[in-house]
Amino acid sequence: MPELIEVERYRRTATRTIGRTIEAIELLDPFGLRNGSGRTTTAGLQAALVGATILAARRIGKLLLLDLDVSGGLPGGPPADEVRAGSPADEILGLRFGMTGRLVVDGTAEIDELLYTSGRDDAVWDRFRVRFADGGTMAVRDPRRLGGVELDPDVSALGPDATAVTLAEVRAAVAGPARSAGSSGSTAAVKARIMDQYRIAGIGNLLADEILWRAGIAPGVAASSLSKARTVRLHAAILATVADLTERGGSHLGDVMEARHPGGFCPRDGAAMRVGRVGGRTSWWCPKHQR
DNA sequence: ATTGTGGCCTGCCCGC
DNA sequence: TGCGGGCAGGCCACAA
Repeated sequence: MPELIEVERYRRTATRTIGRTIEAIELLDPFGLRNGSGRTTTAGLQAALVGATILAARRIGKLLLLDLDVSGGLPGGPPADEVRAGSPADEILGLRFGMTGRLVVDGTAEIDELLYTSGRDDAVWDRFRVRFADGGTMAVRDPRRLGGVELDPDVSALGPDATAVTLAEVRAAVAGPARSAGSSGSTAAVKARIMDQYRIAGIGNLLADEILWRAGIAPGVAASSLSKARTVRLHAAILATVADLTERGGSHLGDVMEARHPGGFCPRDGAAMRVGRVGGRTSWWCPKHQR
């Protein structure tokens, strides 16, 4: 399913839309209209997007952000820093992909093999589509309709992206309530903490299991109880896992994936894998080397 | 306030 | 063979 690795691939796909002007939009399904900004309605999307030109494709965690220029100044328009002081974009379109969403540009989907969704690739699952003036299209194709679209999504609370998270940030994410330095720390499971998008952005269930498996940390361990040394290992595992699985091409290509089923054995030491719900998600871990 | 839980959504797989 | 229950998890609303 789309975790940050997949969404990063979508972002690269989305760069093919840079410089192109939106001629029309189709909301084929009243799905996932998030309305934090109060403007994400069918009419609001029409007003904001039609006539706009895509300036850039960014990503924070699992959220894809398209910066839009509504002045019609591209290409050859004013430099980005002149468009508006402090913000390069007049408008920002946020796209979320839930579990089963893909981005389709000019009819070509990322050929990612997404887990937990259909192997078919059918345009009937296009929930939101943009038609460009040059005749091309961009669509969010999402069988399960767990994704969504939002104008100007609030990204202020999102944590640092997992691709470049620092040790200090990981320590802060696991060390307890963010605001009270002197607090005794929380009882939350370490897995819940690293999957909390407001603490670290981009890690989903499969990445989390792989990261903890590599770090030798059981998912249910209280985050605040992690020693400094184990936190260092966790941080290293986050960076290494994200980089490694990005190279392999998907969140589902981790080493522990093969053992993530009933009767599975740890690929590292052969122990019978354990399964349980941690952080509200099905979790698999090795009882022998994950403590 | 922080943490946990349930539900949404739908394709697919398994067992009867 | 067909059918239905359970499952998958990102995200959010809600409860405690």
